[in-house]
Amino acid sequence: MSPAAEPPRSRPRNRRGEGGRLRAEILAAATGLLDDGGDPHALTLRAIARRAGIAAPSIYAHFLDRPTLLLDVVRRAFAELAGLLRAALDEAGHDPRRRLSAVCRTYLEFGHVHPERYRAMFGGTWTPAASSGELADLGADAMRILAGCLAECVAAGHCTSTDPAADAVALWLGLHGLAHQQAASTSFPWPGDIVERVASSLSHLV
Amino acid sequence: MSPAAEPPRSRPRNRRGEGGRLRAEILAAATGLLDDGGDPHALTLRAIARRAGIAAPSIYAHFLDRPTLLLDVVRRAFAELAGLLRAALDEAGHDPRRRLSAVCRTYLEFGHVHPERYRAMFGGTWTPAASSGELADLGADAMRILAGCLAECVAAGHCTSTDPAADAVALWLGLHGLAHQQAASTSFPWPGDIVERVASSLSHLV
DNA sequence: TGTACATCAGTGAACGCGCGTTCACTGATGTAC
DNA sequence: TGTACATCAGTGAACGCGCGTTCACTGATGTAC
Repeated sequence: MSPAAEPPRSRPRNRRGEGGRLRAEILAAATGLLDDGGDPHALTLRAIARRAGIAAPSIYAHFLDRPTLLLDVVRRAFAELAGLLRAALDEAGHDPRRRLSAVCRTYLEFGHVHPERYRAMFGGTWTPAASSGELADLGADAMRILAGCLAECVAAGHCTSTDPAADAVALWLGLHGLAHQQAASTSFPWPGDIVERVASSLSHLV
Repeated sequence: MSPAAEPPRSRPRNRRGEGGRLRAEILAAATGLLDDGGDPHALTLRAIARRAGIAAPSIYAHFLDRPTLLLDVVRRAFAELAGLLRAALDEAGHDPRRRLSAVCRTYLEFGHVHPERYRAMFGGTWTPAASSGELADLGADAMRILAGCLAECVAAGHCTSTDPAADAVALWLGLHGLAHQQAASTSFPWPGDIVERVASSLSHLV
């Protein structure tokens, strides 16, 4: 016997003039579905509506259609990641090595805590409404932060890279491979020091 | 106006006793759908049947259900990748550096030529019928080949790695990140030498 | 050599389902007079 | 202060679709006698 369906969660309607709040609730519901382990195909309008406690057609007051909604979900995820990376930088102080390390660890932690969100962000061709140019832009934000850290290390003489921008891409690819594999399989036989092994090789730290 | 539907492709039925041939045709049709850019969700039994020129229920004579079929598609893809890597090794001769380089290049080429197949293999939680243990096993084959190459380089004194098995994982993660990003976005602003940049850093070659 | 029959390879119609989206609507609430 | 009304926030029913899977079947073909 399947568990009883959730009661229809009597959600109070927003006050007049505040209908816009529902937009944020819808995005939060969709993100919640991802974080509960659904892949992007599980983000159906009906599932999102169920989770938000509304009727599916209510979504159309706030989003043009499903692809537009999914694109906004991804945009929000990128913004959150960039925010976390910047917060990690602020907290790490001024030592360039500490800053680089903090960014790498925060990046991987995001992928580890939100595997399906990570996959939705970087998964690729399922791309909903976006021009691929726009998605590339979104990802470039994290890349810039990484490149900045590497450049700081070079300036401080901690790093032998002669082309920090290119090496930032290489470093990011290593982190990306790790994050993706983390997201894909929880039971991969990692060496215990794999993060440092990847990050330090690619960072050319002295 | 949409293009006319394909004619129903009058496929000759197999001769008596040769019904098993259809199994291979079904797997080939599914693989073909992936290579034409569909993601694993596009591998519906009906789409596969259309492509193979048969009726959808005919699939059930050869596969228990959809997850079982998809698992076989992935298994075949892993076997093909391993075969390509071994062929590249054979062709590369005896120089350990050449052999390592050949394996890395062949690996990335597979991901580049068959992006959706690559994503289906390593994509993760969409995992159909398989125990995650079995999928890990499938991937381990490529990993062993890589680890072998790295060990050869160490033995020949071309490589400073003190833990070739762990560094093979790190190297694979770099290749994996590259392959995945290749598969996700055709228009990423790669530095021109990104492959060497990633592979040589992670290989610790002298 | 002829024929009945078992088997094989595969089909067509149908089922119940969840989906995105459209449509006409309801009922509460703020506002103009 | 009272009331008619416009607007807002959201709903419920329905559409056509493609899906996985089940079922009873068809027609060709090899084989036993």
